[in-house]
Amino acid sequence: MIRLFDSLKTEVRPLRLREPGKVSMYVCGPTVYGLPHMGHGRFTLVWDMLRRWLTFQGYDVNFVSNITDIDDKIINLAAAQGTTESAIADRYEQEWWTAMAKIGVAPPTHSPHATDYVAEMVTLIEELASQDIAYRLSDGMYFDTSRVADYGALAGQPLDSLRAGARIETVEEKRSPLDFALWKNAKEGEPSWPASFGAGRPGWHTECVVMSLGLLGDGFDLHCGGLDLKFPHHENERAQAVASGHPFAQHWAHNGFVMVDGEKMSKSLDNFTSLTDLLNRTDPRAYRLLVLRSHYRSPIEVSPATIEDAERALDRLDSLARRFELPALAGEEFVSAANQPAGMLSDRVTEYLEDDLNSPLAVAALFEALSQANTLADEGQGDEAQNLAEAINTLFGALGLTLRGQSSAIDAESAEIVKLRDQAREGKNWTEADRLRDSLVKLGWVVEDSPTGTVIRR
RNA sequence: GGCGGCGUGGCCGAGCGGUUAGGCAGGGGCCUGCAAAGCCCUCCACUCCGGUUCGAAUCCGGACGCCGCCUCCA
Repeated sequence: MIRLFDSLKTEVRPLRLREPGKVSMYVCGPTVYGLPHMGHGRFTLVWDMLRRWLTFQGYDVNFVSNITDIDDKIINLAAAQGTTESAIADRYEQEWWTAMAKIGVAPPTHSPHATDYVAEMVTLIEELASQDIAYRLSDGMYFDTSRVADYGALAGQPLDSLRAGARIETVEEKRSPLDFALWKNAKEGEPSWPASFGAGRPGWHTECVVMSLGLLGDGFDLHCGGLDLKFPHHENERAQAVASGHPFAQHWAHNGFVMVDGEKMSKSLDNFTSLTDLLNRTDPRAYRLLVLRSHYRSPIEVSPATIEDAERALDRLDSLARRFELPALAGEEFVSAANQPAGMLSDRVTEYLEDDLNSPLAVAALFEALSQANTLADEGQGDEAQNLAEAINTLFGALGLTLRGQSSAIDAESAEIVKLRDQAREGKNWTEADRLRDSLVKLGWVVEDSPTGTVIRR
């Protein structure tokens, strides 16, 4: 079984499964109040890779990732635009799924919406309140963090230092500055749900704990998310589960940040890049390759240069697919366990990935194999080369990266020019042949001469 | 202030005591009417100063620089 760094135990350890052969994993999804950004792209790609790999290994993966469709930011945006919260949430959820499809992230097994689980959230808060773990203040319900013995375990810091660092509180009557809102009382004109402790809406931390436990059950296997969610979001999810007597995630995994010019990408620094925009401008596979080529816990530098680098590397992969006529795999489809190739390459890739998801080493091994396959083919060992190329294709496919050997359909006009150019070349009329090549290039084709004549592709 | 992480060749990015990481770019070659694409080969490293060791990018100590979390955040 794969070994992963566990943020709670701060060590790499095997992922243990509640049920043999079945993986239950939860990934904190987006709050839909804007276009997805590069950070969203990274976390979805990283956990999609893990999910695909586990599926490829024959595990039955129950992958839950939520949509947070009620939140202060959604409310504020709706007010600013004079529209409803649900209109905002719907619109950006659409954008989200469009981007996910484009980048080849497979849809979750379940993608719960926070607003569909409010009743369960109310029940949880009532339960906590009955034990005085949740308490009421003027603006809502709060969680008493002192009631969880190991609160701060995920943060990896002593409680004192967390308390010392806490900013000036707006709600001064909280029992501790660390206590967090479970429920926010309804305000004029804002969406709200009824509750015994007063109409209002749930706090973010309560949403995720209810949805994850609700769909995956007590003691599910793995909880994933961006490093910035570790504290306080994940800490607070865990606190609520522990306090209400539910064993929570047995393993925690966090991915690193997207960096721009050496700094964490964030809206406040105005170095924010929209994923939607990137996917419209570049080959969507480039970002996946970029993510695969760095370790999931390391920061990655995203810039036009690193994306272009990946696009060129992709060219080489595609040319392998062309040379060996490999089928296009992956996309929204999984490469199934039944297709696992035998051999040393597969063993190496497996070994690397099982060691805390070392995809950079796995990709390096695949590129080495690419050279090897080409060399074998050059030396006339066609069958061996073909087998190796197919293994490379399958293994990249298992990680969600599709190799594309097929060129796009050729229109009648271009086909005619190709025909004319081949005639010109046959007659050794190089001037005319070059002129026709130029016109094909202007139409956006890459023009190559082959033993059978002009070959064009895009 | 507290806690944690990082500093690798032109760029990205692995590495966890001894072996070529890998990719992109650069250089050379093959192929080609010329190209393009592709293939093959190849130059270029480990922030600095001490220490441990037969041997350190890798371990220890120190210096400098950078980043993150502690606050909404993937």
